[in-house]
Amino acid sequence: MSDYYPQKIETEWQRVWSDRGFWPAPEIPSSDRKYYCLVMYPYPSGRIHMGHVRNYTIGDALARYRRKEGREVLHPIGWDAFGLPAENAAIDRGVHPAKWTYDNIAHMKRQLQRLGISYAWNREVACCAPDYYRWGQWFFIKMFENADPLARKHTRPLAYQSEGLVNFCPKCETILANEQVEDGKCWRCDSPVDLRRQREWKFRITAYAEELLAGLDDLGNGWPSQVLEMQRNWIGRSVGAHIVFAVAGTSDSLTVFTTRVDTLFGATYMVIAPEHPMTAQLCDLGRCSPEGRRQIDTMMRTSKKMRTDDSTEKIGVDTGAKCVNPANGETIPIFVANYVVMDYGTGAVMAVPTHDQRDFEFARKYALPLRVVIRPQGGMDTNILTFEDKSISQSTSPGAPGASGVGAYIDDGVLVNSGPFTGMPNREAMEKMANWLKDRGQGGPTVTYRLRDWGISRQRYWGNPIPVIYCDDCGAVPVPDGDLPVRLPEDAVFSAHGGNPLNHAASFVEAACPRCRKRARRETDTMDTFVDSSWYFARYTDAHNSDAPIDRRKADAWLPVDQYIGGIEHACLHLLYARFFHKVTRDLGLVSSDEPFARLLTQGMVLLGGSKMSKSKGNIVDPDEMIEKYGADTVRLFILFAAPPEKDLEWNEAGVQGCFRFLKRLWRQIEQSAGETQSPDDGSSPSVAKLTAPDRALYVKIQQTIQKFRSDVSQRFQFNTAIAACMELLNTLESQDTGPRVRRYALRSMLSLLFSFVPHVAAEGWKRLGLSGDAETAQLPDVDAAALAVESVVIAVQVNGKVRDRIEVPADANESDVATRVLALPKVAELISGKNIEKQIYVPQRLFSVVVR
RNA sequence: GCCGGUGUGGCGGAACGGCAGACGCGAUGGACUCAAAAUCCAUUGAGGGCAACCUCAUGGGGGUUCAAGUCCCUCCACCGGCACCA
Repeated sequence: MSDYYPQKIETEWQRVWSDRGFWPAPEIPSSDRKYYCLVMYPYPSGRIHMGHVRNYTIGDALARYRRKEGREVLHPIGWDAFGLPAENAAIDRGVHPAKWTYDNIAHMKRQLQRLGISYAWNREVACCAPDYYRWGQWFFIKMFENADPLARKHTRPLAYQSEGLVNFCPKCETILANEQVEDGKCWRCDSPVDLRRQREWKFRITAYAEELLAGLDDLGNGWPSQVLEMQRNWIGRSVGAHIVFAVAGTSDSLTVFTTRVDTLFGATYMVIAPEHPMTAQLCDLGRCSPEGRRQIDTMMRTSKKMRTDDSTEKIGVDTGAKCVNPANGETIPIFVANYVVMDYGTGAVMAVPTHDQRDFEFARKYALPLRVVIRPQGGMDTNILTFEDKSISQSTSPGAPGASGVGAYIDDGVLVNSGPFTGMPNREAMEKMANWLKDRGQGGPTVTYRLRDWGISRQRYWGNPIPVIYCDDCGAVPVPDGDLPVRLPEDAVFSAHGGNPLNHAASFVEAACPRCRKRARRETDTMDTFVDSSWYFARYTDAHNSDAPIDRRKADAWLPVDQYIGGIEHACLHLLYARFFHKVTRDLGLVSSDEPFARLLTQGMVLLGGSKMSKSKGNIVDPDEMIEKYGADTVRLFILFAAPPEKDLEWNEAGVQGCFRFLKRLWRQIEQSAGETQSPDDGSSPSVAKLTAPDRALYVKIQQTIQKFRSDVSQRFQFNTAIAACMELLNTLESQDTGPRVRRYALRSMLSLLFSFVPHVAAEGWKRLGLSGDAETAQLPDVDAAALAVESVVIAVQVNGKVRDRIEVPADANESDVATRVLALPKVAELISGKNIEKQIYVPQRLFSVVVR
């Protein structure tokens, strides 16, 4: 008998798997058996961390388990290989980003293999490889040209260039998309983000806003509600109306968006964002004071986060210009205010102080007029009475007597002071008034979204070049398909604060116009790396295709992904972009499915000392060290056992040792069983009838374990409770004196079940027991339901809802037999004597409850 | 402010409305050892009783039910998302 020495058996089995060629998946799987198990591909930073280990262990447990269930599994991996750290390494250490990246990939690949993760390595992709990024460029061009299948659906191209205010991270020296700014800071480096006016390329994700939102309903079964809700919030649909206000004395107009068009007759002033394109013009028109202009300037220079903070005071500046309320022809003042933001709606708001709290407070501060236009149904409100006194010409002053504590009336009611709509319930008026405006050419019903188009331009080298050439005569011209990929120049020079190295790479920048052949200039922006990760999962289905990004037949055979596993931090980033991109891929005719990921599991973080492991906090546990010390199987087992996958997991080395102990004890049982069995039986199920009592008890325990394990893993991904069931079985195995035949059967069952969690020790144990075939391909054990049904069980006996006794009955006992025995129990008899039995409840295999009075 | 989630022993965590605390960690006592580690055995929610047992316990309060950690109402705390969103 030898001790459990994981390092040795793990190395041996990893060699076996390597010799077998790892885990290739069929090109075209059968539609009813295919299972696409996907984990979020890592950024090759150099080493894997515990977050990766957790993600990939969960994915592997599932992939291996599904294979054992007889599914054809695609379980691929690749590398999110473009990005800034590679470029920083080039600046700091003079290593070329490509070399740095590929070295890191090589190392991390070894680490993953050391963990025993069963990937289809033959489909590995790295998005910095030209044969991958070429297709990203291809997508871009299709979107830019609005190529045929797309044009049937879209009037405007999905990729376009625009100039406007962009988020700029000064540390990363590049533009960021809205989704990549969190709380005013860069999502990667945490630096505060500036607003700049700049030209950038965008993807028109807003064209899919409605579909992206509606699609969430269909994902309801397979996605965590939290992620669905986050995406809903992010898309931020709101139904309302556009209203056009003419600027008095000019032919210009201001358009507002409102969800309360029913309050239009109560609009007594207009407020626009300082960044509004008409701000300067209106200030000139209204002869705005120099002081006012200075204030507006200050607003614009204050960060959005500061400006829109709850505690920040609302400041307004009267431009002096006026506009006309299209509903009643009234002339009202136009203010610029810090609380109006340009990136929602139209950047202009009609203010109705009587029915909007913010407008109310603002109106009080600047002594602006109020007019009630909605009154509660069937009654007068005291607040409203306060307003009734103040006509539009008669303004309130701040802190006017009787005005304190009075607020806007924001609820439903009946319209008053509203021209032809007076007397109408406000809900009804919303629709009528919007259409009325539409008929008069002054706006109409509309839907807006908080979602903005996706800015994909990055002023960095290590990314996918945007395949466009600028020609003085022809404008922005896409690179012809035959010239793809536009390759990154290898001779770029990297220096700190030198901006984008591509700008200085003459060999790259200088190009001939594809149309007129004149000297032209190549675009030097590269694409956001989230573009690369928006379709990598599709590429895995056809990783080496050199004629197209994917083959429709293969993509349709595998997609959508059956189970996606990754961190929740991508809820409104990668997971939203990928959904968008998948719909574009579909509209290009490359896939049929509407959604890329049928089911999503967001795994929790790995914590140490209550907080997320991070270099800056110095609370890192190195996976390699743990594998060195305990073996990969122990690390995997601990990660699966310590918490359910979606919850955070606190790293606890004592817990790791507990798992190590379990494997050692399992090993001891295997070695013992291997030594005591001479007969050539293969560990198959013994026949129950012939078993002695203790053997029979163990046999039943085995059945219970199989049942619990299979339902916990297959349906609920409750790896922790499945493992606990095996621990129970092992405890039973150790404590009972049972025969070799049934012990061997117990071990065989357990190894088959546990194989997907601890593949090395299970494979080796299988071999040592001399079982036929191997643990990997052996079918999962089936439950002997008959054995479970005949067994006796202990049920609880309740009197008036309290457990008073226990009784052993056959599992399939009928109610009246149980009742007879229960009522005869001395304790029960005592408690019910002299009382009426009102009710009896029998829950088979659970309890028997008597209610008396 | 709006929306979502979570709240159970010393800790990680279990419990289709049906015996709360499976399993693991830790702790305590014991065996082995010169000793320690490793391993093994026992105990381990709180309180009471010599005992068989009893009482109390799933963030607080109410309710539905024979039966509630689980369902309903309400409040509190923490975590996450969105937010002067017009």
